[in-house]
Amino acid sequence: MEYNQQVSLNTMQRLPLYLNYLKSLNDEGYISSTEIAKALGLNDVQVRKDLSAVSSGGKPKVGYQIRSLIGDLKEFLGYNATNYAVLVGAGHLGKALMSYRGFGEYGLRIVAGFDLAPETVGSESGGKPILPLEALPDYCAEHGIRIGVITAPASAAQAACDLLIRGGIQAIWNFAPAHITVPAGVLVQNENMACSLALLSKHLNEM
Amino acid sequence: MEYNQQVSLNTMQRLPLYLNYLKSLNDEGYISSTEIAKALGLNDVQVRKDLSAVSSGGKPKVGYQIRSLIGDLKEFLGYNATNYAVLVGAGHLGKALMSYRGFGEYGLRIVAGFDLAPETVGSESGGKPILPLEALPDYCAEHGIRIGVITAPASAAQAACDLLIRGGIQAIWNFAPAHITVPAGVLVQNENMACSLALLSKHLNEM
DNA sequence: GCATTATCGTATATAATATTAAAAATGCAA
DNA sequence: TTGCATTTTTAATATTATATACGATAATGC
Repeated sequence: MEYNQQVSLNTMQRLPLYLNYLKSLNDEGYISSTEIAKALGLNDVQVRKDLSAVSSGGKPKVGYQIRSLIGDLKEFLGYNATNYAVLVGAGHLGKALMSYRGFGEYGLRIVAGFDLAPETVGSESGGKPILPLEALPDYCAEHGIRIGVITAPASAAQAACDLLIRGGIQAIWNFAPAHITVPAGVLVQNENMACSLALLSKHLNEM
Repeated sequence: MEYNQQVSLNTMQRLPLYLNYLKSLNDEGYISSTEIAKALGLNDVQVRKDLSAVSSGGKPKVGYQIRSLIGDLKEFLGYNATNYAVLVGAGHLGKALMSYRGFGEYGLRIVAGFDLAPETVGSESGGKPILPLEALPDYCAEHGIRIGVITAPASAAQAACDLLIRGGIQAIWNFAPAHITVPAGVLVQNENMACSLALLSKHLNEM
């Protein structure tokens, strides 16, 4: 089955929400798009349109089969495959991500961390080694790593990125509050905490 | 000066990018919208339109004064004010966030963590106490806390949220992969790691 | 001083997205 | 079997966001 009808970014961002909600149901039965929409505060047609890109569709008067919909979403989102990743910047956040067990659920496996600081290099976090930064490109190339996670400070983000690129990485998950530039074909996904904080702050100031 | 002309969400999400970029320049001079656009891969008119909501404008043939633009952005994004927050769920991620010093830059100050586990309660992280969960509502009310950070597991997210609401919290930063429902007037900002991971995975699968 | 050039700001046009409305399909009950 | 209620599906409309086009403004050079 191929559903590659170019899903929009907005849709793509809603799909994990559906998956979360469906999983929280713990139900083997059926659910209607209306119900999903109400629970998540969305429009029901939008839910159906989003789901149509992923699943083979629901049945009138019945809805969508929860179990198969979960399967379709996971498959589409790539959570079934396993993608190996390395992490650059083993500070607090970096170590936390290395120790976090929840990523397996999403098909991500961080296999090693890299850092400059001599006191952290050689140690472990979450059972994964923290290696010296200069070893990064070779490590990535040898192990066929395709994802790089940047948790370095903003000032070091671009340098970290360049190393990852040299190692042949194809996608970067960037937690540093900095814009990084990459060659065409490499995806940068910014985890924009500053943005979230701005939205929180704005809301509070407007009350 | 009031620029409350209802900035769109998309614009709001770009503003921190501008700020990042401007700060990275370390320059006291001027910069044109075209240059900003090129550096960030955006359209120049869009940059100007976004900035018009924030600053008093640039000068033809010269551009925007970097320093004052940074100031305007910070002010608009609420990074100059200080907002106090508590955190629920002092696991790996929670402790990392409590220890992270960078949030001050964005006006966020996490003053305490809360957890169920007896072995963590009573300890500290980043110099801030980890207190028993049942003390949360009173603590928030007494200290006038307005922001709650949820780093609890998905299954406990709604319960954590409810406690925060009882404490009078007005905005929630949710790291749990779960949809939480709140009364009207309370903002939920989801830090959607699952979504980022899906986008990464999608990119890799399409290569 | 005047033409030239780079830049801003706005107005217009295009494209993308979301909502509303209508139609078709399915199951259930009388 | 027939009518009804529920749900999906498709189409039409409305809204929003982005890109293009253009006139206005300020600095620079002649």
